[in-house]
Amino acid sequence: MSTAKRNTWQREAVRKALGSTEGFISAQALHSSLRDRGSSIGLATVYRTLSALADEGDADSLQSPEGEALYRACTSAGHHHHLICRNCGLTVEISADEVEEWAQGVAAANGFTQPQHIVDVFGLCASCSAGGGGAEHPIS
Amino acid sequence: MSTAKRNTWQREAVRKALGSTEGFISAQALHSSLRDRGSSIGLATVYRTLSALADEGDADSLQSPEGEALYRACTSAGHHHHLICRNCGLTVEISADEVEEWAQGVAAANGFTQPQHIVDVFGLCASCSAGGGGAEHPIS
DNA sequence: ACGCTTTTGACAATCATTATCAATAAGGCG
DNA sequence: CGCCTTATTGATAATGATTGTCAAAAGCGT
Ligand SMILES: [Zn+2]
Ligand SMILES: [Zn+2]
Ligand SMILES: [Zn+2]
Ligand SMILES: [Zn+2]
Repeated sequence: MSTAKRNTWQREAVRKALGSTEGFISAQALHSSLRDRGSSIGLATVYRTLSALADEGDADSLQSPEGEALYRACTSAGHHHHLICRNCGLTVEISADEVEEWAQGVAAANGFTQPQHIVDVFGLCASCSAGGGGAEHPIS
Repeated sequence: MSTAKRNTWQREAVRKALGSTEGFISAQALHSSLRDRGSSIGLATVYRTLSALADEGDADSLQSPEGEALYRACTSAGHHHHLICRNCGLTVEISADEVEEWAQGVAAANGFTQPQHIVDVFGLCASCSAGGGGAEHPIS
């Protein structure tokens, strides 16, 4: 009786749009995308919904090197990380037990408890690399 | 003859201020700190200088979870990462060849080039863990 | 000291994100 | 089905960090 979530077409629109997006996308870009498709959804709502989805664990979020918040529909339930093309946004989910253990270990070795970690790799995907840097088709 | 860097008291002021700071600090905060100490340095200059220092490898930078850029005087010369107490801000520099190789490897394995990576571990340091979470004194 | 360039700094301009708050619409209920 | 309560929306203003502008103020080699 506390969190009475209501079903709105806006929430569904964001879910669907996020789900049909390859790779990470910013709130701004997702809003533009929805508007282009004829939706009249508001920007603030997109921000709110994405934030909510992230909190509920239905979306992944990370900060781009430029400080923008990016979101992605979360497919694999468990904990994982990402390899992201900084040109076209192509994203590969990667699991790395190796890194998980390392993070745990280094935290413990220094007396730290409740360790969390941020691990993301950015680069240029094969296609974008092959383009010789020529084919510029920015994220989203 | 290309990069003719000049020595200005502003650059030195930022260097010194950054060096005498424990843990990470934002450009805004560093500017305030300098102003409080009587310096007349401009905000834009602090931003420029910090950015330059980071580029030169004389400072570390990372994005706080809130999306703010934080800087820290870099003691160990090479590439490294950080273990940060999310309660008191205590920071430990950590090197992790293991992770470096993993990042390179996973990028290469997926056809990605020019890999960059973000790797940071947040947790509670020994003191803050021992305090039972009582002593709350947020970062910076 | 001179002159060419870099650097500075006050201020405006951007840009992403959040806060407002009146208007809207979901859901429960009779 | 209508009504009422309340979560949600969205246009817009506000915020806050960062960057751009550009004339004035230093570096530095001569
Ligand atoms: Zn790509
Ligand atoms: Zn992990
Ligand atoms: Zn601590
Ligand atoms: Zn590294």
